[in-house]
Amino acid sequence: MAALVTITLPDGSKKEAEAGISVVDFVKNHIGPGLAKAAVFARGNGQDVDLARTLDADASLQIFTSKNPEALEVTRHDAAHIVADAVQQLFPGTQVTIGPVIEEGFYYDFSREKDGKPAPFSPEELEAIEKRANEIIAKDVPFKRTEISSEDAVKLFEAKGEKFKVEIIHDIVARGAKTLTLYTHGDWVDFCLGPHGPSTAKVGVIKLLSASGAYWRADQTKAQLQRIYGISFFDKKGLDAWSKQREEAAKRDHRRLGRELDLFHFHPYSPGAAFWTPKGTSLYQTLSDWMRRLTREDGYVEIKTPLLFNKNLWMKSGHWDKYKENMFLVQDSDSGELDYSLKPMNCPSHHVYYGFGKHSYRELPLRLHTQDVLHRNEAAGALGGLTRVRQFAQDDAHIYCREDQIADEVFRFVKLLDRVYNAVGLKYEAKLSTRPEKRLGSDDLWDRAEAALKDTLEKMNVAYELKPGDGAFYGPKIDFVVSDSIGRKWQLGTMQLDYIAAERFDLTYVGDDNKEHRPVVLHRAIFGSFERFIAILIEHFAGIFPAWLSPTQAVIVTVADRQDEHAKKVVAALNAKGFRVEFDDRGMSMQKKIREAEIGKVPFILVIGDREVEGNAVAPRRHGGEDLKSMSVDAFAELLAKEAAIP
RNA sequence: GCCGGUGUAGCUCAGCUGGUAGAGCACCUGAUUUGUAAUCAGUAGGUCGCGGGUUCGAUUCCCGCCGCCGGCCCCA
Repeated sequence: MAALVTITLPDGSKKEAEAGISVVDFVKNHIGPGLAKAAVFARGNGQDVDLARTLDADASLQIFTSKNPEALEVTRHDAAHIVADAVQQLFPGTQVTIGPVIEEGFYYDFSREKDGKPAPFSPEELEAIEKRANEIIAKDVPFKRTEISSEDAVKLFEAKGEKFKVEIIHDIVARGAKTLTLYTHGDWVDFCLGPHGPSTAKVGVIKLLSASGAYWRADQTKAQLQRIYGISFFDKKGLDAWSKQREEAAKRDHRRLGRELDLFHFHPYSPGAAFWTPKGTSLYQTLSDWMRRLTREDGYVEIKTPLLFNKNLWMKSGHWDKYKENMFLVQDSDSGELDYSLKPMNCPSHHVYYGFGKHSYRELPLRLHTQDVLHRNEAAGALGGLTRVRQFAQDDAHIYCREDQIADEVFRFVKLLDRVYNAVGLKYEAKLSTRPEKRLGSDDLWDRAEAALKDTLEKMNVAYELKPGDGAFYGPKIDFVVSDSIGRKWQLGTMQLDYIAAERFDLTYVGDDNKEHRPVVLHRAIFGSFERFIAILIEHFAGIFPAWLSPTQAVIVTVADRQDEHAKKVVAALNAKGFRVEFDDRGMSMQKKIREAEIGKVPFILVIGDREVEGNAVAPRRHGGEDLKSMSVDAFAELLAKEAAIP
């Protein structure tokens, strides 16, 4: 009689089975054939494994089916293999590199050349690949896992002429691996850790999304690769739902809404710099005023500094060395040399400002806030909408404080940021970047700085991702990241500690020991940039802004033009109270005006007919159609005041 | 900057294989004065992104440039 192993299931129940049984057979025999059929992969003792793996010792076991999001990730990895197979079937000689699962789908990077030059995949070729990939799915080819010695692996992939794979194997071997796992389906073989699903059919349906260029190991000096992005779903229903969701997301795209709601324009005369319409400017200004108030209340002072500086400042700050590529250089007409630059950041000028006076430890922390316009010469291919521009303004501030004040200041900042994001309902992720290998300052200093950031995040209950080694050489940082409507992530807020700025600019304060000390500089922003923040807000609200942000808070529509005189008085009265109300007196039907105001996403439409004229009233209708009863102008003003209150 | 796609009226788009362009909406004019998502009619609007080339002739084919879009890199 074979030895028995005890398998513990997630509900705590235990089953005995003969040792050496495969996971799938165990499930079929001891749980149920339905689950065995639906299973994609298993987690045994916390490790993800294939269904064909054997159970040789007591273990805990969890089965994942298409109902689990984890399974979708596994089949998307399967899908990447299938796409690579399809590519090599259709385009022999194409080399494979890597093909990871990403947040939305997967990609696979190929090296494909024609006449010694990189040969991108055309849209037609992509279609053919997608077709072939789905044919491979239909063939229901099983995935098979084998282990192989690293020497054999090198031989295998060298024989195939897969030099990128060989390079990866060498790296893995260098890290100490003796054996590699191979996964094959049909004739196609790749090595990877797995797990994979039982067969290609489990993948469901593959949709290829786009092709683009990438570089081997993300290095521009290395080989140019062809990346294919794709996504897979267990069935067509899932794909359709995703496509529909994508269409909905496209409707929220801030570039589209910017046009539809008449908020901003771009022109080739100044790529990456927006023209703001009156409505867009209102939005911008509302946010600016809000941030001014918040920072003032939080102990900041606002200053303005020059927009243009000569290169002496940039040499001192280090920008001339490290950031010149991204600066717009300006010619001094007398010397004829490009020795001025539009400022790309506020920090150097703030440091100069700090240096104007002598500072006592008693006046720290000094919090300098500035909303000046900045220019950065971003790569042409990087520009896009309002999220990546060349001209923008940050809600920037630099806090000069004593080292013992860092923790308080970081905490105070995250509290303010959290308040701002909550006020507009934005969900954010935090990323804590810690000391890089090359750095300035003692380990002791870094310990305390990182602890200050970490403690704050934990005290505030902010979930964060740790990015070890990702900090700047002059200090650790927290970045606050928000997603746009199509899932791209953008950094908005940031809190960055800086231990060298004070040194470079010879900034000091006089301590209670009557000696000079170096302050620590904290770079921080909440919106990040007004431009990017507005883009995110537009998408977040789908253009339907809360009344306090909405450029137009109410539109007045009269039933007939004999009420126009009264409407004008109402507009004047409401605007006199500080509201942003418009009277639509164009010669078109009331229905049409209401429709346009609805499409324009105005929070309130105020209808005025004879009844309203008589009672000095308005009949408000909310965006979306909710009809409020006719009410006095004063009553509406009160309602609007409540809803348009700035948080 | 790199790879790919793309660029026709203010907007959304149509325009087989080359023969100097159309629609809807918006704008403008006129009529209509209406109670909660499109009143009717008419007029007008484009050197087809820009510059070269091929051709008897280019929106259409080729080259270069610019912008935009999706990625890469980078970043607020």
